[in-house]
Parts: sequence; structure tokens; C-alpha cells
Amino acid sequence: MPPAAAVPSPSASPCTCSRLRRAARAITQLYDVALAPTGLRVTQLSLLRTLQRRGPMRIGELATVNLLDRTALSRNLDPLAARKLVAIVPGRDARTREVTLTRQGTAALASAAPLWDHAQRDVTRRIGRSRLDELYGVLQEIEALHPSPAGPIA
Amino acid sequence: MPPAAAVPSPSASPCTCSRLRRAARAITQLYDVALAPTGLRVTQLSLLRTLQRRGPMRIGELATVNLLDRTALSRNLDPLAARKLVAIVPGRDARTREVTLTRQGTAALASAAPLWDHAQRDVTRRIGRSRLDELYGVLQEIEALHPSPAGPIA
DNA sequence: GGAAAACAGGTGTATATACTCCCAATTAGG
DNA sequence: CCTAATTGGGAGTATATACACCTGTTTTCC
Repeated sequence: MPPAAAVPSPSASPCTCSRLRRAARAITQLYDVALAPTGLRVTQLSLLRTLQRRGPMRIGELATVNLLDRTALSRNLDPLAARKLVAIVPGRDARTREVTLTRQGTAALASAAPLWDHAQRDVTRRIGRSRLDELYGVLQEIEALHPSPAGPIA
Repeated sequence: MPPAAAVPSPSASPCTCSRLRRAARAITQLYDVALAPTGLRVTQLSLLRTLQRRGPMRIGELATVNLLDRTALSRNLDPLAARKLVAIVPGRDARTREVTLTRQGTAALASAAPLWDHAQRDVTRRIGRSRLDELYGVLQEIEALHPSPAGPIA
């Protein structure tokens, strides 16, 4: 055999963005595997949780809170609406539509909670609480790099 | 003033994965805006760079190096192949296909380089070199969480 | 040397994400 | 009040990402 069919190591790219994306891919796998029994992805769980924490919201509002493009969010809701985990009803302003967590959505959250918790604990154990806290700080600064109209929140 | 129709702030989710994804979305925007004149996305630039650094590679190899699913990578190559920035030719082993950077690909890299550099400098300036270096350390550990067969590289 | 295992890739499908363009409803200005 | 600007959202399109399943090729191993 020639010197090495060795496992190619991820070449350290100097690009902050690529590194972040790579790490995001990796950790998404971990959470999605953990959540698989619920049929929820971590992205979906995240949306349901926002609704639980903050109550019914308009589409655009939910998008802003999650730093997601409005149209992207709209599409992310499709599978959740299809499974009736959220309901989308017209708001008082005839332009708007309100997203609400349904009873099934709440139930799905409840059943996903321990699985999420397990994954989160696993990550915390393996990375370490303090390093994670540092990480969160930097990530928040990075979010502020988003060229969105929202800008820094006074 | 009533409490606030204020700009909804991104609610701090306790989920490491969601936070990483959010930050990745935000910073991706920054790089993609910077690279827009070249018609390259940061994801595409990243692939071209890997090819430049490491030379022609098989599909699966390029996927592994980038911690990307093989089929995802395969599809990511489509727009690059369509623009003839990469060429995909059969390898010696009749099962394999080799991806190579074309002359146009090299040219595209050259024209994107200063734009990427500007974005990267901007990020470095705003976040700070030392914090970025810390970040890279944690991100690397997070990559190791990937439930891939590659596992830790001895 | 032939059959089973291992390997490299592709296709179908589903979700995630963002941009551009478009429409309807509301609000601002006069 | 009426028009123009603003706002909320949808549809079309393109890329990014992964899984399950399938096909063809090479290796292994007897």
C-alpha cells in the first residue's frame, strides 16, 4: 500500500466562516441523531421552543428573533404546519399571519426535551461548561456581524 | 412608552447547536455579501481552496476533508462544474471520480482572494485575533463531536 | 477463479437557507 | 380622502445539506 490512504484530516482553513459552518454541520448531526426518535430536527425544535418561550408571533417576528431570513423561516414552518405542531392563522392586521404552538406541538416539545437534554449534557461534558460559556460570548459577537437592518440592539 | 414594540432581540437559546447555526448564518451573510461580485459563495470558495491547497481529489476524499456528507458535496460541486471552475474526470480506479481545479477555477480564486481577505480582516478586527484563536480551538473540539466513522484521528 | 464483502458514487427525496420579484394591506402626507 | 410610501408576506429559483437506497467495481478469501 502506498504511504497512506490515511484518513484525510480536515485541513485547517483560515476562513472563520468555513470553520463555523463545519462545526455547525458536525454538531447538528449530533443533535439530529439524538432527536431522531421524535422526528424533529434541531432546527425545528428550536422554532417550537421560541414559540413556547415567547408565545404566538408573526412570521417576520419569529424570523427576526431567530436571525433567519423571513422567507426561509416561512418554509421551515411548512413541515411543522403539515404535522400540525404549529398553526398559522391570520392576524388582526390583515397582512399578518400568526404562528402558534398547537397542543401537539407542546406535546412534541415535551417528548423531545429529555433527548435534547441528553445531547446538550453530552456536549457540555465533552467541551466543558466554561469553554462553552466563552464560546457563547464570541458567537453573540459574531451574530452582530450580520448585515441586517436590525443592527446592534440598543 | 408601552414596554416595547422594540426590535425583538434574538432570544438566548440554551442550545449549543442552535447558537452555532445562528452565528454561522450571520457570518455567512457577511462573507457572501463580500464575495458577491465574484458570483462565488463562501461555501464554494471553500471547496475551490481545498482543491488548490491539496490538489485533485476524489469526491469522497474532498467530502471527508470538509466534514461534508459525500452526496451533499457531490451536489455542491454541480454549480462549480457548470461554471467549469472544476472538472470531474474518471479516476484510475473505475469506481472513482477525480475533482480538479480548472484554469478558470484558479482564476476565480485569484479574483475572490482580495474580497475574502477583506471580509476576513473585517471579522478579525471586529472580534479580535485572540478571541478568534480561542474560537478555533473550541470549534475543532466541536468538530470532533461529529458521529462519523472517521472518529478521532490517531 | 468465483462469491461475498467492502468501496465509490449517483439518484430520489426532504429540509434549510436566502435572494428577487410580486401582491395586498396599512399607514403617512398632502 | 386619496395617493404614495411602507410593511407583511408569498412564490419562484438556486444553493446547501443529509439520508436511504441503488448500481457498478474492486478486494478478499477460500
